[in-house]
Amino acid sequence: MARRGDHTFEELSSMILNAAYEILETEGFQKISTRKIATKIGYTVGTLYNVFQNLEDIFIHLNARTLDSLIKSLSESDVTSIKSLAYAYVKFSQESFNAWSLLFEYQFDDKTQFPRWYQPKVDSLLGIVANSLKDLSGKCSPEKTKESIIVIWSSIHGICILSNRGKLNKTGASDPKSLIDNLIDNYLKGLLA
Amino acid sequence: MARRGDHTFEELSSMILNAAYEILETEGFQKISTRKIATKIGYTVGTLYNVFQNLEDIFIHLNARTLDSLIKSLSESDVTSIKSLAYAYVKFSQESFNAWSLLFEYQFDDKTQFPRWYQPKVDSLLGIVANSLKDLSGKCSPEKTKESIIVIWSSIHGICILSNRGKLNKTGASDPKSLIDNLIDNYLKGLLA
DNA sequence: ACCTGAACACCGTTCAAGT
DNA sequence: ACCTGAACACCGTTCAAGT
Repeated sequence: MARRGDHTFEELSSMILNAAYEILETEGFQKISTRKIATKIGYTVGTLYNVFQNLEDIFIHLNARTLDSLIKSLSESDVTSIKSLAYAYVKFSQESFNAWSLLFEYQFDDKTQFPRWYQPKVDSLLGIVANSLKDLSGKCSPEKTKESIIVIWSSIHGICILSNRGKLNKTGASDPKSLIDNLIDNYLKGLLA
Repeated sequence: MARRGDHTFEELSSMILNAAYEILETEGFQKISTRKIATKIGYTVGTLYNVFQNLEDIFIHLNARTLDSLIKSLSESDVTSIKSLAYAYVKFSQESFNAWSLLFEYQFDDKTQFPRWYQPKVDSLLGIVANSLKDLSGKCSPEKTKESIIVIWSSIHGICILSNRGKLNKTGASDPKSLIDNLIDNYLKGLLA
């Protein structure tokens, strides 16, 4: 066929990401391949490498999208309540299971450099959580507050993992909402006691 | 070369698992391949399929080993204290990072059937945790106790994930011990209040 | 400048053929 | 009965050659 010029760099970029995101959502990140993406958009594999560094680079851009929609989901809940944020987070992790999986479980190569725009997205996510806990800062030291935010966040994340996969409890899958209530109620009670 | 008979079925089985475990520990599960294992033990790939169903089957057996050594590690700590169990768990996840990763992060195919002997190992792991929290049963209902065990366990797991990878906090990696103290102290205080 | 097509170095899995 | 070797259907990545 040879050159096309049918699409600009930006068009190609979003065609690639759209195709990849489609495979991600329907089949999971394990099934994403450069060749499959290329076929979907009607180009050969080589073309992907004009737009992205490699497959991991594409994964990073997919994760950026997922972060954006996760932030959007959380923002649409009651951002003043840590519990409603946690519910929204669980809901997102269930509804966008494959995307969430790539975001939090894919192990990037240690050498992989993340682009500058990535970390701010993560920070704004943590900012939403921190904001819902700002009453703490009246009761605890700034260090304690910061640490507590990390504790709550990672605990909620742990509960998501546990309830989304059957890793440890093949039997008796507990309702994640109930686990989150249990966690947050008791933890905050202890912290503010 | 043709047939060897140099090794029994059981010998072959442990040769394969040893080779696979070696790759797992040094390079991570992503780098395990049937061809690499075969080369390491001096057989061709086909031989692996006389002993194991497929690569996932080998992974399950690797996870069984990891579960055993995790259980051993936890048993050697002060099993009456949830905090020392949590410390031991964090330590294990750091020292055996790649094995821990395969155990908790690899996504097996939904169709994959786990062998009968697998779940009892998981149960005995949870049993150790449950045992360290048995004072709770005096204070809470059995259901509440069970749920609280899951909450604590998954929260500790979440803290491990957070501190082992740089997923959310590229900046300011908190000491996991301090996070665990924070979690358990406050959570139990609230629960027993 | 952009894209192709073929190549390179890998995969997991199967199975007829050999001993 | 056990193992090989080749085949099949895939991978990610690179790059000379075409337009």
